[in-house]
Amino acid sequence: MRKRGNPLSEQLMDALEERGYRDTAPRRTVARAIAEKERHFAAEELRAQLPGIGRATVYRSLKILVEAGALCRVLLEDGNLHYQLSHRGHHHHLLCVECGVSEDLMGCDIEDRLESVADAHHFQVSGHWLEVYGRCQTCRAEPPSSG
Amino acid sequence: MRKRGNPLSEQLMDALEERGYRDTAPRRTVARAIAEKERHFAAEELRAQLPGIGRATVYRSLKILVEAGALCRVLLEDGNLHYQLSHRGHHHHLLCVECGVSEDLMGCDIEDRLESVADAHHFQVSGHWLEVYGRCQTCRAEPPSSG
DNA sequence: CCTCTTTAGATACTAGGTATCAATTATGAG
DNA sequence: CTCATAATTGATACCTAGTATCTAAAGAGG
Repeated sequence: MRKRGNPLSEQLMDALEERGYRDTAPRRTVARAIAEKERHFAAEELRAQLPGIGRATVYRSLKILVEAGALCRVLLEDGNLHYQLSHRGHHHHLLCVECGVSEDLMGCDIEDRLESVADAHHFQVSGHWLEVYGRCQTCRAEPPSSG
Repeated sequence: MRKRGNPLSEQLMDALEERGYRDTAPRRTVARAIAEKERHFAAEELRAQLPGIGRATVYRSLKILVEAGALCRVLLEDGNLHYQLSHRGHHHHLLCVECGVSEDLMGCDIEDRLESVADAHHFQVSGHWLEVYGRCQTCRAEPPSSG
């Protein structure tokens, strides 16, 4: 009588099984907790929500979920690293510095620009990391949250 | 009879003094060690080289040097954060994943592209973080370092 | 030289993450 | 279903990267 999580957590488990990882109770618990997140979250935040799961297991799960492409890491403006459900494939994030919402940037032409810029430096690009910070539509409509 | 470092370490100290920070022996020691670095380096690596300096002092020095714009933080492909002498002003890095060398990308038009892409998402860009990974000219000329 | 303020360094704590290893569990063969 | 094996777990310890706190020391200026 295995508790079925929502479809999202099933997706996470599927991503792991595709990679040959076993379907275990602790991983399901982690997957379910992640699936309920509506925002990017810190590793420690997730762990605190799962007192029954070992610390190493939580971190290991995060790691293999990132490797499997089901989760992605998000670098916040303050330097903290968060995790977020991923839509697979290479993409970037538009992060709202006010409310924390994030939107994915897919299929933009930034990689092309990088290629040409790097070319001028005789570099052969193999990858990149890009995060964009700003204010989302909703927060722009509201008065700035200043004192 | 204060030991004068090389011009680079003087620059670091100047950056601090401009900001109102005092000229102290520990900071000079840190500045000299940083000035000798030819590559980006980890905080702990620097600290290990300065056993006479307190841990907190090393980290504090790094922090204020970054704030003063004399150092910049570099995100490596593996997620580790390193530090590097900065040429001041906003710029990005081309990091060679093989030899670790880094070149600065200044005045490229990437920010403009970001603006327009973000605009399509109704985001107002306030900042961004970009690191580009690849192989430098030298490493490309050599056979790939595979087994 | 005295005072005031900053700084240093010790310590402890938070956070993220990895290595190790004995005990447990999932899975596939039979 | 049962067994054997390989993967996984969770405890522990350890490492890196920082920050907070606090007392003592040091710098700057009068």
